[in-house]
Amino acid sequence: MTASRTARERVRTELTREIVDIARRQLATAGAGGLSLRAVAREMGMVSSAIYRYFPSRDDLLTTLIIEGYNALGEAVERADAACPRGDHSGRWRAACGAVRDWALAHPHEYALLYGSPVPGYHAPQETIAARVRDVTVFGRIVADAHAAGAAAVRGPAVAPSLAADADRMRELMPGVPDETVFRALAAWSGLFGWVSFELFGQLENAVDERATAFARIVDELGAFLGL
Amino acid sequence: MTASRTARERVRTELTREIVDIARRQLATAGAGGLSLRAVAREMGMVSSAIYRYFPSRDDLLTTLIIEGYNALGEAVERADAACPRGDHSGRWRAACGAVRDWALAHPHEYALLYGSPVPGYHAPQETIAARVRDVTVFGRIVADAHAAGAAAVRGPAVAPSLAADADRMRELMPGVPDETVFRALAAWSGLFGWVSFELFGQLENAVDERATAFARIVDELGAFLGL
DNA sequence: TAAAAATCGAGAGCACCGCTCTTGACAAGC
DNA sequence: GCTTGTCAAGAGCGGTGCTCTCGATTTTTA
Repeated sequence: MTASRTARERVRTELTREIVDIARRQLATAGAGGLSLRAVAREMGMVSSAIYRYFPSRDDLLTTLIIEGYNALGEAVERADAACPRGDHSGRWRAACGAVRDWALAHPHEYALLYGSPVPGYHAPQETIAARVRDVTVFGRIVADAHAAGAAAVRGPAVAPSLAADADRMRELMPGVPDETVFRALAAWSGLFGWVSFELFGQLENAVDERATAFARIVDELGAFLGL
Repeated sequence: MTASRTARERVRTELTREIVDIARRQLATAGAGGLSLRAVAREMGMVSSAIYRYFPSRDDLLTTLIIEGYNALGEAVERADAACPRGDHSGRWRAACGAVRDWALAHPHEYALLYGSPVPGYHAPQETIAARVRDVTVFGRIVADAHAAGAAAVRGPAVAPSLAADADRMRELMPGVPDETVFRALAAWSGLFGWVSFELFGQLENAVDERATAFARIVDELGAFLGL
């Protein structure tokens, strides 16, 4: 019963899979706002209303795409980090940052879906928020490892007391790291995604041409900032 | 002729102005993708087709909104910077960064239009790219002034030779600043907008609660990074 | 094995969108 | 006063997300 699924169930998961794949392909060409259930149905040789048997609304399909996107990006970052020697913190930082940019350049519309402006009318459910931690976890581990090895020491004024709870929450991703380093890591992290977003969203047009080299320099700057 | 405009011309510029204002108000409530020419026309008591006498397409209306947005943000940053003593570089940096965040929080959808994912199907014309420099100019001036005063000195490896042209172009905004400082400034700049985008686009949900205090800390970190 | 229940695709339809084209009213300039 | 240019209005095209009904098919139950 549960092991050998009924034929209907099998074809259902197959069709669901196919819908998501087609939707992702359309996302890649038309962008998030251009994602059309009717177009997906057309490509599947279905009638538009039939899609609603599988996804009750366009937003639910979007949610699936977002979660799969976070996982794909997270996995890419994990792989890049794992390919480096554990003790080479700056190498891991560079590799992880490079993985973010590479993935973003390869899947620009998916990146926009994850880190760009929210799709109008779409309210992200809790599931997407949970899926988001995967890549951040890698960055946290790098910082934590570097700190444990004596690097990533931050001199500077103490963090405001009201930030203690936030720092504690962030520290779950980088155990043992003091508040000052936590916020410096956040600053570096936002620098990374800020730059990638700049590049993808056209902010570097007519400004920076040597994108790859400039990115490497920015990453090195941020890495040095982090004390790696 | 040119001085005392014809009644038709006067009512035309008035209506154009009204369309842009209503569009911006709708942008604020429905977001960029939710901007609808029909809805604008409805609110004006016009028929939808009449709008096309003033804006040949939805994209042209968007272009106007984007340019006005860049100018509004740029003006806010200019004002914040001008309110500080010229020699207080870290104060000016903090003020300018705060102006960006304040403006973004006050006009989230407009910020998304400027710095978020590009609107699907919309291709930004050159005019919008030109309008973009206004706030960046202020940041460049702060860095240049700080450097001239002996601050913002960067130690570190030389910038890759292939980045010379890009550095030169950026240096127009911060005269006299060496390559290393130029790219550090770019890193700080992307950290600022990265963080604001994180906050506005929901990336800090379930992560950072004390947004204002955390932002101040991030800005201080980036300012120290810049040597201000 | 036969009947009942659940599932599904198809189709029509609703209200909306951007955009185009035509038509008739009106004002500007000769 | 007449021509010319400008304008709002309206109908219409093809597209969207989404809902509802209907008939067919499959699964489950008796």
